[in-house]
Amino acid sequence: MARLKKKKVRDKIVASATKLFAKQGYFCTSVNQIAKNAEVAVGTIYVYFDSKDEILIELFIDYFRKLMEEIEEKFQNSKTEPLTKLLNGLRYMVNKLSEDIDMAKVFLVELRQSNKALNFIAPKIQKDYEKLIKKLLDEAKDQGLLNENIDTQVISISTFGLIETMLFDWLNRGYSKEKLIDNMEKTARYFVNGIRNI
Amino acid sequence: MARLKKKKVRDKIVASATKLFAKQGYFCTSVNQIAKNAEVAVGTIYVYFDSKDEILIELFIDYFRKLMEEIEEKFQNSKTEPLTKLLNGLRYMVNKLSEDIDMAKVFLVELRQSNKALNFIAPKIQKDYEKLIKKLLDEAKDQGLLNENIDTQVISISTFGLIETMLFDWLNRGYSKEKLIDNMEKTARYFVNGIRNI
Amino acid sequence: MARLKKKKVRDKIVASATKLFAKQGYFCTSVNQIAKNAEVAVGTIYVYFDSKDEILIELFIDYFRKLMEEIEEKFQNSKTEPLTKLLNGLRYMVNKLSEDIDMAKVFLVELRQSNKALNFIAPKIQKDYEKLIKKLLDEAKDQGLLNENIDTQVISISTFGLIETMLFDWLNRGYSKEKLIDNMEKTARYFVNGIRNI
Amino acid sequence: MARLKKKKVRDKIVASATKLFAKQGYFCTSVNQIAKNAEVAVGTIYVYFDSKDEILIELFIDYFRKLMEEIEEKFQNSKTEPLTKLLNGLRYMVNKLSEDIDMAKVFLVELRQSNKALNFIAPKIQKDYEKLIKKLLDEAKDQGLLNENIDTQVISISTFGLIETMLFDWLNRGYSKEKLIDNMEKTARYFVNGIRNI
DNA sequence: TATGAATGAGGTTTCATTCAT
DNA sequence: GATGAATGAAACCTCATTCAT
Repeated sequence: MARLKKKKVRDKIVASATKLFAKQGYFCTSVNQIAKNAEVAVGTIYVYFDSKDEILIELFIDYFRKLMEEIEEKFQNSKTEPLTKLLNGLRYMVNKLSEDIDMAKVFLVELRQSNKALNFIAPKIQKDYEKLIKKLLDEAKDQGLLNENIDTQVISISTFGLIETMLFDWLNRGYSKEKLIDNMEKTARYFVNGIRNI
Repeated sequence: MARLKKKKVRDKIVASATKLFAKQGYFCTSVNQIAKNAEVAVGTIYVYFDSKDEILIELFIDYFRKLMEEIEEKFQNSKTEPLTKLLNGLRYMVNKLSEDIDMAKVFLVELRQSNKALNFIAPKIQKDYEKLIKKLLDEAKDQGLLNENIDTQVISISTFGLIETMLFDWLNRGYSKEKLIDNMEKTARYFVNGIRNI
Repeated sequence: MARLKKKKVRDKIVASATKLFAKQGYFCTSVNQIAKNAEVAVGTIYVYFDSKDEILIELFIDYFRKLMEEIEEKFQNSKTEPLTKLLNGLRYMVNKLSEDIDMAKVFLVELRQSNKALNFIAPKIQKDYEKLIKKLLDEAKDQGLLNENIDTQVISISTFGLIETMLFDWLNRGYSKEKLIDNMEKTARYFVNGIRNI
Repeated sequence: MARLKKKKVRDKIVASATKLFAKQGYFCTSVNQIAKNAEVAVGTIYVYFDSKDEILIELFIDYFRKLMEEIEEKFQNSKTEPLTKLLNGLRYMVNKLSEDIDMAKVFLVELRQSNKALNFIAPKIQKDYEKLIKKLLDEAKDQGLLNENIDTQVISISTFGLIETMLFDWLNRGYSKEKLIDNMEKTARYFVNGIRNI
C-alpha cells in the first residue's frame, strides 16, 4: 500500500513535469511550479529525484524504453516482409507519440538541448533506435529486397529524422491526427520506394 | 568610419552569441558571458539589442535570409533539371551550414525551443523554405518528372527534416565533413528516387 | 510556533524597510540593504512580498489602518464637545507619529511619490481621514458650533496638511517633541478659532 | 546670438526635465529621456549641468527665486493692511504655481525627497518664505492687528503647509483651477480669522 | 559646443536546493 | 516520507557618466 502511494506521488510529479516542460520548456519551468501542479511540496520532489535534471532524464528513459520494447515486440512477432514492418513501425511510433502530445513536445524539443544531462541520454536513445532499424534492414538485404550498396546506417538516421519532422510540423501547425498519420505514411512510402530493389 | 566601427561591434556581439549559444545553449549562456567573449561591456550589448531574446532572433533572421537568397539565386540562374536542382540545393544548404558549425548548432537546437521569440521566427523560416521547394516541385510536375499524385507539401517538410537530421547526427558524432556530405547525398537520392516518375 | 516565527520574520523585514526608507528614501534603498538590515537573505524578502513596491504599500496600509482605528475609537467613546475632540485628535495623531520617527518620515515623503503603487494608496488614506473629520464637523455644525456656511471638506484637507507640515518641519529642524506638540496645539487652535461660531 | 542659442538649449533641457520629473518623478526619469525629450544629445546635458542632481537643484532655485521676488515686490509696493497682504500673497502663490502644473508637481513632491542634493535646498526655500511672512506678521503685530502672544513662526510654517496641501489636493483630484483658488481663499481666511485680534 | 557609443557598478528578481520540523 | 520557509548565487537589465570625435 505504501508502495502504491509512493508510485502515485512519483507519477504525479512526472506527469506534472512532462506537461510543464512541454508547455514552457525545461528552462522556463521551475521546480516550484512542478510541485504546485503536482500538488506536492517542493521538498517532496527531492525525495524522489536528485535534481531537476534527473526529472527530465528519467522521464525520457522511462518513456523511450517502453516505446522501444513495444516496437521490438511488434517486429519480432510478426512474419511480415521486413520493409512493410519498417513502414508499420514508423506509423506506430508516430501514432504513439501523437497520443501523448506533451511527451511528444518534450521529446522533440528537449532531446536537442545541449543540456549537460541530456548530452548523455540523447545519443543512447538514437543508438537504440538505430540498432532496431539496422537489424530490420539487414534482414531485408538478406532477402534481396534492398540493393547491396544501400547504406543502412543512413537510412536509420533518416527515418528517425522523418518521424521527428512530421511530428514537429504537426505540433506547429496543429492539424488533425489523421492528416499527421497520412503525411507520415506518404513520406515513409516515398523513402522506402527509393531504396527498394526493383 | 563611425558607421564601420558600429558594424564591427555589432558583429562581434553576434559572433560571440552564436558561438556561446552553440556551445552551451541559449539558456545556459548569460549576457555577461556574451559581453566578455565579445570584449565589450554588458551595457554595450543593450545599445545594439533590446534584450537577450532579440540577439537570438536577429541572429537567425540575418543568417537565414542570406542563405535563402543564395539558394534562390542558384535555383533561378540554372537551367538544370528541377530534381537535380533539388539535390544540388540540399547539398548546398548542408554544405553551407556545415561551414559554420556554431550557426548550425544554434539553427538545429534553438529553432525548436518554444521560446516566445522563436515561436514567431521558426514558422517563418520554414514557410520560406517550403515556398522555395514547392516551386521547384511544381516545375518538376509540369515536366512530367513527378507522378501527379505526389504530395509536394509533404516533400517540402521531409527534405527540411532530412537536412536537419543529417546535420544533427554529424554534430553529435563528429565525423568528417566529407562523410556528412556523402550521407546527405545518399538520403537525398533515396528520397528523390522514391518520388521520381519512372 | 511556526506561525509565530513567520510573523517575526515578516515584522523584521517591515521594520528594516521602514527604517531604511526613512533614512534614505524609497529609491535609494536597495532590497539587498533591507535584507541585510533585517538579517535575512534577499530571497526571504520575496517569500513575504511580491516586489519592492509591495513592501512599501503593505507597510503603509498596516500602519495607517491601526492609526485610524485608534482615532475613531477615541472619537466615538468620548462625550467631549466635537471641536475639542478635533483638537485632541490632531494632537493624538502628531504625538503618535512623532513616536515612530521612521514611520513619520516615510509617511510624509513617500506618500507624495507618484509611484504607481502609491497613486493607489495615498488617496485612500486621505479619504479615510476626511470621512472621519467630516463626521466630526457635521456633528459640530448640528450643535451650532460652526457657522452654517463653513466648508467642511476644505477643513478636512487643511487639517491633514497642518499635521503633515508640523511633522515635516520638526523632522527637518530637529527640535524637541514638546516643541512639536506645542506648535501643533497652536496652529490647531488658531485654525479652530477661525471657524468657531461666536 | 551664440548667447541666445546657449540660453535656448539650457531652457529646453530644464523644460524637458521639469515635465518628466513631474510626470514620473525624479528617480524614474533617466538622463537619456531628458535628452531625447529636449532633442539634444545626452552629452549636451553634461555641458550645462554637472549631474542629474544639479538639474533638479537649479530648476528649483531658478523658479523659487523668481517667485519670491515677485511676492516681495507685491508686499513692498502696496500700502494694503498687512493681513490682507498675507491673504493676497497666499492667493498669488497658489495661482502662480497652478499655472505651471509640472513645476507644481515637482515642487510638491521632490521638495520632500531625502535626496542628498535637495536636503540642502529645501530648508533654504522654506527659510526664505518664512522670513517674508514673519516680516509681514511683525508689521501686523506693530499695528495691533495680532494678539501679542501669537507665534509668528508657527504661522509661517502653517501657511506654507496650507499652500502645499491645497495644491496637492488639487493635483490629486483634478478639479478646476477656480475651485482650487476658492479653497485656498477659504482656508486662508479661516486661519487668518483665527489669529486676528478682535 | 555638441555628439552618442561605450561603460560597468549596481539594481531587482528568480530559483534549484536544503533542512529543521 | 512529506513539508515549505529560507537561502544566496546568479540572472537580466538600467543608467549616470565619460570621452573621442
